[in-house]
Amino acid sequence: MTDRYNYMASVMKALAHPTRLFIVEKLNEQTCNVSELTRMVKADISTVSKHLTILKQAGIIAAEKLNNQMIYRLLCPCVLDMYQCVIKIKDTEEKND
Amino acid sequence: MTDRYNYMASVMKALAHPTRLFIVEKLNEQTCNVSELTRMVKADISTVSKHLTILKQAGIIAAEKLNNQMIYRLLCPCVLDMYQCVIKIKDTEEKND
DNA sequence: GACCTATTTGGCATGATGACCAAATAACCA
DNA sequence: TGGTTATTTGGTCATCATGCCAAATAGGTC
Repeated sequence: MTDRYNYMASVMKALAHPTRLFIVEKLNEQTCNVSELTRMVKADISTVSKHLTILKQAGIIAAEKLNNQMIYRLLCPCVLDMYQCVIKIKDTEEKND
Repeated sequence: MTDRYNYMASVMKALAHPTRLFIVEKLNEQTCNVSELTRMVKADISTVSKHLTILKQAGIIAAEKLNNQMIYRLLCPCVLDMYQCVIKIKDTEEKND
């Protein structure tokens, strides 16, 4: 019972960061290595690497080694549906302002 | 651009707590007042009240005063779809173990 | 082996969260 | 008004999250 909510919260927490949401959306378009993502999000590469670790541990993305690079890809595109719901929440809010 | 991800992250963060996930699921079944939810989640009522404030500020739930009680209700049932996606992630993980 | 590129890990400072208790506020009733 | 119930707010403290730098690791090339 509680385990189920703990697990779900851990996945949501992994998504609850602007940089990580950006990464997920990007990986839905194409696989990327760490350097590419670092260039896009404009943060230290070690920071980006840690964000990727968090997403990987949550089971949202996966990594595969290609020579000396790590290629990351999105495992569960369904998380993008969450984005749609959040937009819906935003719309509802604005109507109530 | 960044604003969009900041906003989305703030909503996800509101959901990223086991107690708050429980509350959302409960409010999908029925409206509740604070005391009822407190009994169910077995935490201090002030803690539950703060969780409700966080969900309300995120636009996920709404409150309405009835006499000396606050009745909370779910605004966006679509967040429940997120639960389904998280379950899907869990299934995918278990297959890879 | 030395060197270069790509990535991860450790450490640390700083800020955000979350839980409880106590006190404040609000509405109702006697 | 005084008392009761329902809820929120403020304070404190421990814990967790985030960002950067520096150092370590891994693979490729010369």
